[in-house]
Amino acid sequence: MRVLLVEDETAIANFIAEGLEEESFAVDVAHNGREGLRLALDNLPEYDLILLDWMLPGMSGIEICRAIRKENKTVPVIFLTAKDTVDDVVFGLETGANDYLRKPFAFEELLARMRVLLRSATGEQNTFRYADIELDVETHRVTKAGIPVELTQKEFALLELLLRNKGKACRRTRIIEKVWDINFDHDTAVIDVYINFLRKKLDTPGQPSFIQTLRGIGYRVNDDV
Amino acid sequence: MRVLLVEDETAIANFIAEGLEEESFAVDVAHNGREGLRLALDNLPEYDLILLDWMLPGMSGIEICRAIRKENKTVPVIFLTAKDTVDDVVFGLETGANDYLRKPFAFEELLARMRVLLRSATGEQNTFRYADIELDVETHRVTKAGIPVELTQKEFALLELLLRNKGKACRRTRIIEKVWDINFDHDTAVIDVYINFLRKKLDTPGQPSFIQTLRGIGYRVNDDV
DNA sequence: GCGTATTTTAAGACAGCCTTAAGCCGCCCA
DNA sequence: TGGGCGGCTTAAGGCTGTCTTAAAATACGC
Repeated sequence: MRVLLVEDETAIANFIAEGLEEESFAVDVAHNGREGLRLALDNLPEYDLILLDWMLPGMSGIEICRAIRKENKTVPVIFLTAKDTVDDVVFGLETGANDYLRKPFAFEELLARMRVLLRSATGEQNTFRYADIELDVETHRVTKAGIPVELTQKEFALLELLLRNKGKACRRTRIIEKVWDINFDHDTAVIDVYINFLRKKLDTPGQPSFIQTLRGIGYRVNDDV
Repeated sequence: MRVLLVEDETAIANFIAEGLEEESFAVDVAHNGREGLRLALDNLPEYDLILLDWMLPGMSGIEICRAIRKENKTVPVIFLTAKDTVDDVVFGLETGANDYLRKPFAFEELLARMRVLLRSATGEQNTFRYADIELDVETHRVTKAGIPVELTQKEFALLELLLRNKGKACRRTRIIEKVWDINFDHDTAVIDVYINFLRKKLDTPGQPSFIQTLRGIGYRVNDDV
């Protein structure tokens, strides 16, 4: 799950970004409107959700939102607004946003609203299963045959991506972009290493790996179980 | 609401039983200690509250209470005692009971005290346990292996959060918000310090900590005990 | 207002994750 | 059949996040 956050106040930006990373989102942060717009337009298909500050130096969140909506009608957008700067009614009519929060807000609430939007966008699951392997997003826990398996953050995020896309091919570029962040070098073998970690921790010995390699493309967890 | 009443004097037993039935409680009556213990242990999960006479033929109420507490830490227990047979201080320490009444008592008073206990017992859970560690929200008390452990307010609040979410991952962001009521400040190590306090006070030496660290995410108390 | 208890900050030590790199293996194609 | 490309595997180092301790700041009770 990849999120774009456009927020100029560094403290708030860090807080939100770190909070989301604890939930195993990949977060890109832009500290001003111009940078935000560039990131948004360059990588629009990659983002599962976008958080926009309302008041931004250089270019307001509204303009960014309009630009996004020209390209993509569906990606959920949530505005973060300072108190009392927004007229609720006007807000609903004027922008293409899906929701907004007044600062200061409880992080829990942001998460809850994000989940609502992501649920309707991608289906409501937060537990995933393949054969005897189960992953629970909320408790951040993975079990194999009922026995807990400890995964690190990156391992967890990678497995989550694979299971969310069970049956579909996950291209290497897509994996890099969803699990690692925007600035990451695309010519890297980290994915291989982490696929290997997952296989070691979760494969059943003597059986073919639950992660199939698609040579030249990426990886896939099959659908048929 | 189902109540177990253990009382050897038939007149009193009937009086209480009928009174409670008028209040639409389901009442099981045992007329001696042995029968009371059997009923208690056979149907423990069914009872919402237990009334125990202090002096009973065959087996005292105290013994029954101890036996109950071995099985179930939470079900409210009220003692009914003849006047002047109990030293209040000793009572509080020695038994696992929640309250007691001196005979003769007004029926209304019994009802009132029962309601207090039932409200806190059924409204929301207010005792939590992990292995030999117990936390009681109402009395604000924590014990390890039955021995009281003094916790400060913050320590208590943190432990309560962890135990309320036993089995779930508690994200650092969530902890900061729930226990410290801080928004938008992620640059604090206060959580670590307090986790360390709890570990020092409550861990069993030579064993892994009862609080698991989830690197990059937060902490978790396991579910499986 | 003083002394004690609690909370918070800060800093160095430490551990474990992330990433890189290098060598190996196997598949594909000439 | 051999070369090359891509993926697998392993180990090691850097780095980030956590632990631990101590001391400062704050709250509390007398």
